[in-house]
Amino acid sequence: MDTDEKTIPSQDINYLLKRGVAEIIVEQEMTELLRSGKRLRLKEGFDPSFPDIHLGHMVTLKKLRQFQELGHQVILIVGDWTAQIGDPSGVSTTRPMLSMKQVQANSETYMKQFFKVVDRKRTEVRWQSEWFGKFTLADILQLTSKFTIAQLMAREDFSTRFNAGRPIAITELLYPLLQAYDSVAIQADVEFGGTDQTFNCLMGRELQSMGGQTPQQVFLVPILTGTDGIQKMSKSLGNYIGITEPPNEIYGKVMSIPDSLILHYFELVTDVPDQELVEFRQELSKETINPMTLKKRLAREIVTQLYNQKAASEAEVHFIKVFEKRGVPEEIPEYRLSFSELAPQLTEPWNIDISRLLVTIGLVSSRSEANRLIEQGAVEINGGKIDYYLTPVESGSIIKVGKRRFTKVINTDTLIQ
RNA sequence: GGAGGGGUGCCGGAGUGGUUAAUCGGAGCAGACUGUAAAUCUGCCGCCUUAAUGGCUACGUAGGUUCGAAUCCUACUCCCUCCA
Repeated sequence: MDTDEKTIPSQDINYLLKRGVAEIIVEQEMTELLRSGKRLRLKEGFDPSFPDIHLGHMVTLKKLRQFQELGHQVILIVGDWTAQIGDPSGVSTTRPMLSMKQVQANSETYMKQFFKVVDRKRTEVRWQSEWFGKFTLADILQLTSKFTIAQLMAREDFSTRFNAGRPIAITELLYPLLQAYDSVAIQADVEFGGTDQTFNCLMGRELQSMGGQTPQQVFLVPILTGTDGIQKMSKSLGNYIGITEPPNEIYGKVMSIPDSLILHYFELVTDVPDQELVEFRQELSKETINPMTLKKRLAREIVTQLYNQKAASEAEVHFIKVFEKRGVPEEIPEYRLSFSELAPQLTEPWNIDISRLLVTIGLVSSRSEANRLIEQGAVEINGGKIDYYLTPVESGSIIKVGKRRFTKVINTDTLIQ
């Protein structure tokens, strides 16, 4: 190896290319590219229809960050054109065009989150409209003429749907082509994505080589399983952990994942060394450790990453207090209201209509739901279960619904008196 | 252009004149258990009102038939398949 090249310790490369990585196409070339000392252009795109980032996205973002720390450049592509199509999945078909304003706003939201992990200084933001905005029919014909239906049918999603007689919109077929063209437009060296992006990324390689560019490397990370332990993490499935959620939320949600996911999460979203992960695996299989203990560590690691160590410790204290010991959190949202308005009879002590109270303070969405919860013994006031719909409530009482919803109610009537 | 099939609650999917707010499964919520894990058991799972009761709105949309319709008729609309 030449000495004047920027040398990277081999263990670093190993960590970079192995930890939390599903597949690299072509791995050998990727390794050589890294050793060449070239400043790589790393492509990452996003759909401005869904501006929120969750832990599943973190896997890629962490990788981008690691590459940046070796001096490479991230090119973030705002998918303002592909967003109108929606990545083919059989569920999402063509979506209504977002207004320019909406795209702008969403992109800002996205980037705010994106740069919590990725280094802004080593990132170049590009919009698809820079190149697709001036596309003509001639350009489209030229682009589409380069591919065949057979090539597109190689994508499992397409062939499955085609064979099942389910519809495939023509625009959906275009999606991979547009994404591929992005790689050409920005001259990507490496494209990042989850394994579900394999096909699209490979199309990029095709198109690049047709145009005489060196085909990009494709860096694929595993898809993170959601908190339900079954489906991939996604906002629409509601099984996600958003990276901007408050520390207590994140900590709690991590604690709620199935045990079977512990190592999966450690590997993909933390930097806990591989050696330790091996130990964890052994301890878990030998049952020499309570999985919960490891999960707490996991939750701490994740909160620390997204906030800091202090926030992590506080979240843990909160968790133990509220959930393990079934206590009351330190900070409870307060709601000020007039008790007398919720009391059918205007006599002290106020016999409050509890279901109405719950709706008013926003703990439940309808009175019907409130009544159900009361019947099921899910409502407590100052630690005592409520089983009657009209109950006296004192100002400053803590209302608890279910396991984790708390609100302190303050009577504004007494404040006035 | 022709033929056929279909639009039911968050999702899947029954139901083809009345006891159907609508079988069942999944998701979700709550209770028990517990480690906010899994598994299990139980209950709930449109809205409003009530101590229990009751009322209103709902099965693509709009009308119609009927004592009574998600279920029958008409028009409209959307989706899918096949043939060309």
